[in-house]
Amino acid sequence: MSNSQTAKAVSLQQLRQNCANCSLHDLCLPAGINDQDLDNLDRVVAERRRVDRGQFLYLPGQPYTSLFVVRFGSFKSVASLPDGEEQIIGFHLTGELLGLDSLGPGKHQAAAQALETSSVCEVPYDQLERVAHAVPGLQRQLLNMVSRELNQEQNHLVLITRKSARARLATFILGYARRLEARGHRTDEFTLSLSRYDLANYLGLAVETVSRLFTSFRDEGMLRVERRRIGILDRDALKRESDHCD
Amino acid sequence: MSNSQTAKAVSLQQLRQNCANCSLHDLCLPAGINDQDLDNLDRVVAERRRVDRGQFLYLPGQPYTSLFVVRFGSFKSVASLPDGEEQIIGFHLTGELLGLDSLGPGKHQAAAQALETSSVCEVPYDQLERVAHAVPGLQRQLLNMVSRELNQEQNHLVLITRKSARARLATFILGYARRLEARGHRTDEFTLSLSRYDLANYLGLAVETVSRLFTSFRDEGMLRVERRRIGILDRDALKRESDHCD
DNA sequence: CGGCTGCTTGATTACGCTCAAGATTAGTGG
DNA sequence: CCACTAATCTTGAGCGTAATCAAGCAGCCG
Repeated sequence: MSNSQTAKAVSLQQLRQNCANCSLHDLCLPAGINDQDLDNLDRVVAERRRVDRGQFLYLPGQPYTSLFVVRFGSFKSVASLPDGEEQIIGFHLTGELLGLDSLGPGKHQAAAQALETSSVCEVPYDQLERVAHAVPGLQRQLLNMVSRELNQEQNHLVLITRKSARARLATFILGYARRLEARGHRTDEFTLSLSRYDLANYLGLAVETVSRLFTSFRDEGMLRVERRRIGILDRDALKRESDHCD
Repeated sequence: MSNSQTAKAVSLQQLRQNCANCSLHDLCLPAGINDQDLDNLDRVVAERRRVDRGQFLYLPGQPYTSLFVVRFGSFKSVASLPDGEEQIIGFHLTGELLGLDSLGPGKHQAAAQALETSSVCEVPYDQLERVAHAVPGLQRQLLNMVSRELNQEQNHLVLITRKSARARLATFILGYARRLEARGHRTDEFTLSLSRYDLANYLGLAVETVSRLFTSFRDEGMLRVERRRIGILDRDALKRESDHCD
């Protein structure tokens, strides 16, 4: 009895102050919010939820009730096409928000699937809205993050429409490295959480093409490639490939 | 003197209550806002500004201070590429918001250029934020519209990555007609505000391809095509083309 | 009328897809 | 532990869609 009480106290304690102590502090919603307001936000975060590789966080059509933040791991956003195929419209690393596109329609537009063992913070949207109303900084930060998402989407659109297969992959690798860097990981050597299939789908290419490109880049001395383990050997060359329009 | 006073009074009167009387009421920011709050919003709308064909409403890099709503006419959003080329990432009809992607970064990410003689409402962002803080419905509506923009962007991404040139054009035509319909225009006959060049750019195709597709669709009896004047003859056939993946 | 821009049409080429098979790794159960 | 299967990835050959290159045509303006 006393045991369970203690456990409950600890868990409450964990729920509180977690945003303040979280390493994602700057990447996440709390960015630019003072300590007191942070506490308010903290109270709203309902749950930290674990999602195993391949599991869905939500499916299209489900009602949109919560906003999710990736605590660790990674997710892909997948849209289903009429012909049964799927299109990956985004993937999300630590600190990034999930499902902002569903905020307007009120129901999820895409599926969110974990690429590896992952964890998310779940923030019930109506409560977040309530807190945001009291905390202008949070409101602004929320808008900022949706806007940022819009920007990423636009950059990706330009990537797909204007760049060659080589440039697409090079851009992706560099962008991926940059995102890891912002999260404090080493940037010259990393493992992709995406399969070749997912990567190809995301870049609007065939799997075979992506595979061939990896071997090309390896043969040309730009990358070390060993399955999903990637090493960047010549960043400048990659940059050139990336900039190379058409 | 008395003359100028009268003029000023009239102009103030015009500025007030314009949102309430505006035909875009339902499409625009005021959607779902009660009369009193509407008056608050109304006070914030600084200016109705005319923009002639080819004129820029803003350029990339300029500070983002105001949100714009299209009152009539149409605009394209254009991103500049490193090689001097440009990519049209969106175009905006009556009632649609402009520059939501720049809300986060604080400076404009793309240029907005009028496709025809157009007019916009300018809403200074800091004032809008102030009003939105007092009016939860407005805050929500603002988020909804950014989210909707995100959705459109995603749909466009899927269009570009997964569909053939034929399907892209067919989808565009139908979508364009639907958007006109929502604005009370006839849907079987209309004129495109985009040039072939812009249309091709937006759809990620070459001008020649778009031109060829128009003649194909005409020859197959789906469209009437006369320069930018388009008539839809067989909506079902267009729909089939549009759905036809790959 | 000439000069300009926007659009159409034709011929050729190339980039990346499809189809097909093999190689490597991971997962599973006897 | 190894055999077996399934999944993931790589490599090769041929093809197709849409881009590119190159004129020619129509509308629009001074």
